[in-house]
Amino acid sequence: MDTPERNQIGSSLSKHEDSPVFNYLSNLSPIKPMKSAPITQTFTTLNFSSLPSIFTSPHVSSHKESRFLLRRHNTPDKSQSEFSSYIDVSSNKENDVFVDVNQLHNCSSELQKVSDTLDSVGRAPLEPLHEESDLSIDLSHNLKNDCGSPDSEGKAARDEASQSAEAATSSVMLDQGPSISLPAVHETPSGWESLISDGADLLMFDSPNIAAGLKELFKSPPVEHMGSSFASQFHQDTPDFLKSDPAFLVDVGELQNETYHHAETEVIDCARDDFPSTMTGCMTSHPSENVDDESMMSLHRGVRRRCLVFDTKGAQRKSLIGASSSNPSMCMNDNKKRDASKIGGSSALCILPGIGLHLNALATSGDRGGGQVSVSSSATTFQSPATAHESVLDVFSGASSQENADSGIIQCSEDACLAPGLVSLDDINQNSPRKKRRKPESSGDESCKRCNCKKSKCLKLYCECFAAGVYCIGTCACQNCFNKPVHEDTVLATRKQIESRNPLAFAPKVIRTSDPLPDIKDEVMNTPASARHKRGCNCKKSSCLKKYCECYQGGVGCSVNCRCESCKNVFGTKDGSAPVAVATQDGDEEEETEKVEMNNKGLQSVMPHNNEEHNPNTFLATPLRLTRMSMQLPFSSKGKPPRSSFLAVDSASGLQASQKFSKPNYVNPPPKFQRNYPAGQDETEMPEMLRNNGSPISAVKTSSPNSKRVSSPHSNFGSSPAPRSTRKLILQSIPSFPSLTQPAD
DNA sequence: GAGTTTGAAACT
DNA sequence: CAGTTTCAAACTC
Repeated sequence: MDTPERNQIGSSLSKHEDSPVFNYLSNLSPIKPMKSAPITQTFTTLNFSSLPSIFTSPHVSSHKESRFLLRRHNTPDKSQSEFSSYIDVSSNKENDVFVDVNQLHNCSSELQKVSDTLDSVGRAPLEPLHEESDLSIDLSHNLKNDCGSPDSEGKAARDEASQSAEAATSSVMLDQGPSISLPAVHETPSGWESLISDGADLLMFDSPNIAAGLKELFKSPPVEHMGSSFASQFHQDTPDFLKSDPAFLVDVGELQNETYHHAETEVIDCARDDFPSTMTGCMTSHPSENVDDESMMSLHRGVRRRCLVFDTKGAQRKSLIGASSSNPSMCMNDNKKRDASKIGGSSALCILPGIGLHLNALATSGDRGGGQVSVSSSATTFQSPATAHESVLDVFSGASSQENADSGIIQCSEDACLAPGLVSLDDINQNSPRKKRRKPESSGDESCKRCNCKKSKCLKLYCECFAAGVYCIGTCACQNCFNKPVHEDTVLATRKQIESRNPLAFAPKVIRTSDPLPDIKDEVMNTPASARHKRGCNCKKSSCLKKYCECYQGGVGCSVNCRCESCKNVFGTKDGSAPVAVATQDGDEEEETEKVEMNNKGLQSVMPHNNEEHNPNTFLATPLRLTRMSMQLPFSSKGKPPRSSFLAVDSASGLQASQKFSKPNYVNPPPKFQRNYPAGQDETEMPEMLRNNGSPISAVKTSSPNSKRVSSPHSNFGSSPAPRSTRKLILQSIPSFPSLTQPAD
């Protein structure tokens, strides 16, 4: 882990080459040139440039692995003709290998020794032995590539053992790749490739810490792993978290039970499939990245978008990255990297596209992709739970600082792209039931999509992006768009003009009406009621039951300010009828709420009923996520990705420090605004994970200095309206809705 | 994907 | 402020 070379996978590999074992083998083996050649090739070719292909399709990887397995079983031994068929199927390379194996096999005595050695080492359990043949094969492969010198004999055996151990180690590292046969690792470049790719995947999927652990394993001297069987070793060395992963377990189990005897490629494939494809996709986007910590970060790195600074004119452009934690900067997604996000994910990945600059946007972001408040840089994009926590903490802490609040810059990660990590993680944690569901919803651009303006040039409030205070990005389908950094001046000017006309034009549309600080409980229960659309809706035909209605869209009930007709807003009608969902909190209430919701056709499909369904948000341990969860619930599925809901949160956190509550509180708007969700749902919908101590959020809460205010999922995020402090803070923190500024990026 | 509906935003 | 037009999202097919 500590080696300087860790930075590059290639180096890591080279390390292996440099390892005592390798050196030793190299010295011993006459065929060293040949052996090393393949290996070398492997390492060299193993550039992560190749990763993309691998990552692009887990299935592909799986196949590769499958092949390896098959190969593993290839043996000169005729008794195993069945395997030969596989061999035939395999590529030329494999055939070549096979030949080599045969040659090696001729050195039966040597091989036998080796096999014995292996047995002693403990591989026997794993490889049920086709007697000599299997071992020989394995050894042969290893020898062939690594040291296979017939002359080496005892040395060869030792080497083999070492190799095996090493291979085992490698395999262990790979997680999903347990299926990777040890020999395979050494056999061909492709083998390495897949191995590495797998490892990379694993790393990607897991938190940096995990990655580190894996890397460590990888780096650890092969010898260290020799004493135990592969399986045992695997278990021992495998981080618990990996073990917990369903996919991982499957792989392991397979390995233990059948891997070596049967080409259980299917099983492996399945396991791999379970793995978040999205993650893979994300990784794909960073093919060139190396697999070290930094690389990991890079991999995780989402695309950073430009940030609109809503500051005053002098809007400063701040780079989110470092400041992200310290500065609530809003940023827009950078089109440049969108592809990456797309690649990864089509679906899930794009959970949190951009972040809205202005409060509305923040609030709004509901489905659309709203940005996250930077979860600190892109790095946070793929957040492992740990990372996410950190990010969250950073956000809160950062937000809390007055400075940040003043800056008014919120960084968003983009793409939903940006949140791939989160999603992915979520998927992982939850076994990704949701992944499938989400696909339809958020495939590709859909989730990342933004405005579709044709005539407004994206310089009017018609434009969601503009209204949200964010620049349009590539995912937008707008035409003749001026809402781009290039036209910053125009954007700012227009914005000012609009603000001059209506100072609150960019303010959150949903505000909290109650003044006094209600206790949390109250807030939770009355959230919808306490929050209202700033101007009220004017619906005539939608009965305030569709997203045409801003109140409904905002997740708040209609109020006296509304001029709607036939108001049936489930969050509360203007006549004061208790919002079905809102008023109550007990279980019955919840049910009723759901019923109501269900009745609402539009909602029905969308309304999450359980953690799984709610997934994208659910996983988010980050405050941001929580916020969104609570707010955009109703629209999660159909709604576009939240654009920027985090701002509010972020702001809130930042604002929390402030103690002024005189002004009306702007409620964190839900998806479009920040959506508040029915209290009943709130409680119900809240993922257990959030409630649990173990949840990232909890962690955050606890750890957060401001824990009282910031964290309670229930109180703050869970309850629809952001905590009072939050709301008020938002306004204060974000002075006059800052003007747009070109993002630092 | 195209067309329709809807209601906010913009305009008069 | 009211009425009308414009606009783009939401929705439907």
